[in-house]
Amino acid sequence: MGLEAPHCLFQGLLADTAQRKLCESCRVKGLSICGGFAVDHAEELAGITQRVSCTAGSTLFTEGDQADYFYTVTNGVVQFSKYLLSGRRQILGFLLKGDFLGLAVQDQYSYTAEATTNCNLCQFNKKQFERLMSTYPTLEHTLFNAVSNELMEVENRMVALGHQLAEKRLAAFLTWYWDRMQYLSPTSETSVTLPMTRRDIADYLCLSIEAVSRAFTKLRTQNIIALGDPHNVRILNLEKLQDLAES
Amino acid sequence: MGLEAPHCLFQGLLADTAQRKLCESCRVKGLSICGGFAVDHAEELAGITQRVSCTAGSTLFTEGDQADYFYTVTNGVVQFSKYLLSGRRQILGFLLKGDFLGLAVQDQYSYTAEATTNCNLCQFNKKQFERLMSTYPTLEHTLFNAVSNELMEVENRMVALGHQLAEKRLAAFLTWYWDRMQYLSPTSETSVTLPMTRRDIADYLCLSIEAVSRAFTKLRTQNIIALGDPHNVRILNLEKLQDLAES
DNA sequence: CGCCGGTTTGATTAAAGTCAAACGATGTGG
DNA sequence: CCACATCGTTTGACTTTAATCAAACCGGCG
Repeated sequence: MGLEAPHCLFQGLLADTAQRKLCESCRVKGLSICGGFAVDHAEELAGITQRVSCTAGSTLFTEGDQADYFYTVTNGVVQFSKYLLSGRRQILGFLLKGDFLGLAVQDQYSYTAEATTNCNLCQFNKKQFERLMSTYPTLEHTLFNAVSNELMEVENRMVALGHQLAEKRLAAFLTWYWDRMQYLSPTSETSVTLPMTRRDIADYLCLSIEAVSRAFTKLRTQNIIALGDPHNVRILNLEKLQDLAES
Repeated sequence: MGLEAPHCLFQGLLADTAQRKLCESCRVKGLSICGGFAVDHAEELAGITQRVSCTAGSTLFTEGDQADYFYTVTNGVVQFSKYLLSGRRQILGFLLKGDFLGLAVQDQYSYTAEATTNCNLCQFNKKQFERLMSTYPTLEHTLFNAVSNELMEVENRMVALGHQLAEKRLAAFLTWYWDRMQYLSPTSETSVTLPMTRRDIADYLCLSIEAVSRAFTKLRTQNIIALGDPHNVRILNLEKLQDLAES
């Protein structure tokens, strides 16, 4: 499912050569798993790749679905999350340009993936991707590193969620997002556009919407950030924000 | 370091043939990464393996140490954790017989590993192990699956820690430990011996010692468990305990 | 016996959740 | 063009949960 879902546009399988051209000129090559691999094996990778577009709010796949595809994000933001029996949602992560979607997946997806913004992805057939992995150990090695990094990040986040105040969790989230954005497109601008809602941030930080809102207000009254509209954050004191996040 | 640490007994490198015999007869083979691999490549694995003993409370390695070794636990319980600036500790996991220690490690260890009980481990030289991985992709594949599983588990645990009451977290911990023990040595006994202290459990569940103790009392007054001494838990109503853990 | 560490229990406090209301931007229909 | 409804956000009042501080308890050991 996922691609057949109402708001999800599926651009269809391109001819291999056309797809290869796309891969060759892809701007996220240096960021994603394709990077080192695609150089040597462009055709094989292009052969199992198709490009996919998703509109903000649409679902790529749902926890429990048959896991037929892996993805890399080429544009926009994707969130993946688990829903609890209580109806609560835990967002496990936000994926940006170059990130791989499909780690820690077995036969079924163990989480739901939704488009936070309109976004583009490269879709790989899982079976074919796995065949490619067993043929080219470098590819599996790359992915192995990706899982390892993800594991480290989740472990760090767990520590933060368990022991830090709302204000610090928000500070950590803002600096994380700021850093990622700076890495993807460096700028001297100090304002960040947060594509996600307060609810999304709350579900990511294990807080209520109200607690997130109050944390924003707290940072604002300390002149660490300024808020235009809720999605537009100006960082007035990056150092203080980072200190808060790390302490 | 680690092996030179005060309470850590190091049994020394065995002759390759002796080590191979040990590996061949090893009771955790079926559980650990050695399993499928050691059958075909016993000598290579034995060649980089040495057996290590650790007394309860001793430190195998500390976060930030040069990461020179990987391990598998052959006996006893090992915990790995991160220490915060505030002095607080977050235990990331307990490792039992067959578990691999050293996932998500780069040049330096990203966590501290301590012996919860007296324990035995197989120690692999990291560099040699990595060379073995690049020679035999099956080995990397096995480890890849291990990291993936670990990632899934941590993600599940994060959800629980973020949203569940102390009582439920404890119930989840007890059922997890019960299940693992049942898997390792099935028995019709309904009592579990917890090798870790209340502080350890607290640091694992992101709670205070007092909160853990109160959670135990709550389960006791509901006749779900009975406590002999603090380390001896009789499960009176497994179903209820599991329900509580899952809800 | 008294000390000591780990554990339990009690009283108080702090943080975040919940419920409720107000706010502000956006979009629709009269 | 304005009244109105809507959705996401903010703010306030109150409640719940677990942290903190403090004291009692218990078993082992010198």
